[in-house]
Amino acid sequence: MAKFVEVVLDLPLSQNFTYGVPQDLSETAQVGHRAVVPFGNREMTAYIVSTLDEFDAPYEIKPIKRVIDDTPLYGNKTIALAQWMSKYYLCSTGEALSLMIPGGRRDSSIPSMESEDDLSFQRIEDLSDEQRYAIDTILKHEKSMYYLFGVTGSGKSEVFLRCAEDVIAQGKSVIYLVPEITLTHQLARQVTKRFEDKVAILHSALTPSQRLKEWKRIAEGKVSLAIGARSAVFAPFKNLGLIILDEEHENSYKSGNTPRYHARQIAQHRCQAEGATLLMGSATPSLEAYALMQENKHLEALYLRKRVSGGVMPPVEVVNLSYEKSMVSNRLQEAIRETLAKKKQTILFLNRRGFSYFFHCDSCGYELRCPHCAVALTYHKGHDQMVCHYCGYRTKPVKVCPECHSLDVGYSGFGTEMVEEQIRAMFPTARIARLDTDSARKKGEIGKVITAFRNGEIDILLGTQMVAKGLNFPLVELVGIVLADSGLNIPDFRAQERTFSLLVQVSGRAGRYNDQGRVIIQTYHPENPAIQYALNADVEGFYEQELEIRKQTGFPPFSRLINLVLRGRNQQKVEKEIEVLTERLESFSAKHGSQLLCSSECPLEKIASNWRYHLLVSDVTGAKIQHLVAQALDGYSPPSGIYLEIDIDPLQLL
DNA sequence: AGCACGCCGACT
DNA sequence: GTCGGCGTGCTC
Repeated sequence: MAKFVEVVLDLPLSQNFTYGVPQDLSETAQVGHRAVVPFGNREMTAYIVSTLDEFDAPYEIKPIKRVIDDTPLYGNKTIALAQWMSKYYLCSTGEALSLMIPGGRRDSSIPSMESEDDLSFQRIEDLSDEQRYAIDTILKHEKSMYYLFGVTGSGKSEVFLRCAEDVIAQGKSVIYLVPEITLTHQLARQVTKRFEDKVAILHSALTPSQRLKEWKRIAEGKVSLAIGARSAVFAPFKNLGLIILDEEHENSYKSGNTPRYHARQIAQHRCQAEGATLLMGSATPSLEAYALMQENKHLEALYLRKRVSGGVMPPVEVVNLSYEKSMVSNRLQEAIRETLAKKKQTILFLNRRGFSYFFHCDSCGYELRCPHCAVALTYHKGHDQMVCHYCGYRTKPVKVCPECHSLDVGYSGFGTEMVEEQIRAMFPTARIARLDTDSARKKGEIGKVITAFRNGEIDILLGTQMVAKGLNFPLVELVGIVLADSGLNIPDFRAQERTFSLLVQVSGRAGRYNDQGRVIIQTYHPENPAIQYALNADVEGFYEQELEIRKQTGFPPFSRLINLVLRGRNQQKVEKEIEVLTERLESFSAKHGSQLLCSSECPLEKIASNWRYHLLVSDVTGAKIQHLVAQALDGYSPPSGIYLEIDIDPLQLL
């Protein structure tokens, strides 16, 4: 009978705390259970990570108040995973454990979108040769990771489900991860039909208590397959055989809250630790995954080049906006008019909302880019300079476009509102709706717009990326990408990758149900590689040249990044503190001869009256950058009113 | 992260 | 004279 327990708490504290166990609680005070403990002058939920029979403390030991669970909520593997996470993501074990269970911490997610019946989900009896080969190879499990590299409609889902069936037949369990937005009723129904009551569906619509119930069903071995978004990667199976990661490139696999984990990273670690296979898939892999495929050491690529349903890719046209007076080109206007006349629907995409701080020539579309980092420069009002927030390069803002010598330059971007206005003016009788993150915030708003659109009550739907995922509307004939470059303007080394991915995904979807479908891409840069390669459907060509750029500029996958973010009410204080932090890391780096490169040249941004300054740390040796940063940060804590957030392998740098 | 304790500025 | 800013340190 344990007399003492060591616990961790959901606080940014690395240490364990030891509590006494009253006689009547010794039965249930076991590893993996939660307990309520007195902590300072308040009560907290504690996670028991070990038990002790004897403990000689130099301080007074408090007893635990009560035990919450009667069966263990966390197994040894889960606790080990949390301990690994604390080292990888520089968080506490308690924070990691608390984020795994629902209700422990909010895991903010966008309300899910309904989608049209997906015909490709009907069970396919006759597999293609490519599918057969993929399934055979995966089930041999000679490598630890496989990647299904194939266009939309090439039958990836069928391969996923067959592999899952086989692994379950072997008596092992499967985790099936999908981006939040893809977890529709159709997918759930399909999976439930195939695996019957052996499925746990971790939908975002579940209440915390429902999710906890599902978690317990999994832990008790009552189900063999769990399907869900990001956090489902923690599903506590004891005999994990396979993790499926669909749409691997999706950014929603990375958590927005601390610890900012990436489901792919967690999946990779779990599979390695538990001897399971990791199976990923996408038509447009992340560059990290692509690089691993090229290595062909741990990750093997399996190609699905043919569309099983035989749908045709829609014709894609490019319009050069440089010669246009309006954001809606004559060509696009004409196409919309034709579509309206046929009583069909149009979807217009805008990558970005709001405005930007980036230099832009309205005549030729020229943008100022950093000569070292190949990212857009950011205009800093304070110093009246163009700054690269990756390397600190700075230059005078220009008054005349260096490319075409036009005086028509500025720092304004444009948003959905502006395009909406223009479209309304052009087509006063058309029924137009807008769908972006702003409208998504209102609960039920998405569903309302989507339903209206599906019922044909809307002619033109204007939206951001979020619409791209649920594009399965039979009446849609025209897809217009209003400004393909808008994603390229942002100062992010992944801008090309994201743009390319979006263009390929959109083009791939448009031809799925409708032979009349067509795509119009508007851009100031028809020659841009992301656009050209997407246009020619040359996926691998794009990756090869993008990898070369990453190599030259030293960005991932050729380096590792950590973003340290300081935020606080007082701008001067945060600004001063980021200098202190930068100095600390630079001197550590110099002293230890490590390869840490720091840059605090970041666009300051005010979010909810909080000023944010970033310090980007990179390490070209890449190996264990977080160990170095952890050492450099040892003993550091920001002054009161300032908060430090650590983002390991950041995706979003703004 | 909270929360207490402790020390200097402008306010009923 | 005190209310309240935030810097520092602790929580088993």
